[in-house]
Amino acid sequence: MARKLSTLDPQRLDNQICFAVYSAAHAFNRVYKPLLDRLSLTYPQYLVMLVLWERDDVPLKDIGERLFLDSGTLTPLLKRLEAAHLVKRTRSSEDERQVLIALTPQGHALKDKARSVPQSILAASDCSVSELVAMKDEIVALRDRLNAVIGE
Amino acid sequence: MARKLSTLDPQRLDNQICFAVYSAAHAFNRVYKPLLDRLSLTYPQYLVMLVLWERDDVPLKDIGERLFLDSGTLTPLLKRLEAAHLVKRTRSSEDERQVLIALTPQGHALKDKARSVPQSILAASDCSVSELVAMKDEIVALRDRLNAVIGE
DNA sequence: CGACATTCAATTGCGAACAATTAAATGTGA
DNA sequence: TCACATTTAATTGTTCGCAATTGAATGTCG
Repeated sequence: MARKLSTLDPQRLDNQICFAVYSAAHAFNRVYKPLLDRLSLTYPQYLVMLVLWERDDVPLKDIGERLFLDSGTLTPLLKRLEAAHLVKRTRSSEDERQVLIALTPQGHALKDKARSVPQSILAASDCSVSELVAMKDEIVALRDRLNAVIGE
Repeated sequence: MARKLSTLDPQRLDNQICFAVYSAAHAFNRVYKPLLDRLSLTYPQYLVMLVLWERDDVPLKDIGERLFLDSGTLTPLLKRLEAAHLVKRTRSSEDERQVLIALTPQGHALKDKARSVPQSILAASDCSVSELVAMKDEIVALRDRLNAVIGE
């Protein structure tokens, strides 16, 4: 029996889209690193700040749903952001189970300092905006199909 | 001064391809989890096994270049694979600095048990192979452009 | 040959990411 | 009302991922 050609072998690393996505995520992280170092943020912390810059004073749970992260990841991350004086964590008075995350003045102010980050990433991508938007939409659609499978 | 429309705001989370890639990587991870649990592998361990199933008895460094990972990540990971009797780690006799990674018989045998994994992922992707291949090639090209920027 | 730089793996420390569990607050139905 | 389930964050433990450092082996150049 002939062995499958490696260019078609589904078990071959370079034929797997998951590895493309996995390695691209790490490449993004490495490009972000020096940009975010100047803001003293890690990449996941930056994502949380992006959420909060859109809408402030939201429950931890909402941030988690937006970023697909749970409290096990977010609780310590938010404590670090609080230690850095970027957010405030307070129990909701209407529902004591919830923790509301609000930006501090420094947290708000950081948005301006972060304004150049997306352009730097765009430059590093070395790609037109329209191409990136098209790719982004395809990847998001794939992600949503994968997430749909997880919930059976 | 009018604020930019949110659909064009480069600082908006949902407009960023990096978040698409980041969240897709996690979605893949969650789909892989139950499949790899049956093999007692984590996803990064599975990637290492994919490399070794292609070519055996390779230096740790080569695995790292293939997966874009360094010894700080790979050394403990490979020790776990060795503890699971899937690989053997030996110092190269020609160059004592290198550690050669070889599959054990169990490590080789696992390839067959893992053969159904790519099909399951394909099914979860709910997408034609040709579309996936096209996306994969675009993502790999983007990743390579990003990595090119990192080395200045 | 011998000083020096380079290469490579291992180690340490920190920050994710997630499963599993715990505990408290809230909701629901008999 | 009261028993019970559900929701929510926090906690614990394991594994990645990477920066920075260490130490040993090898390469290079005077």
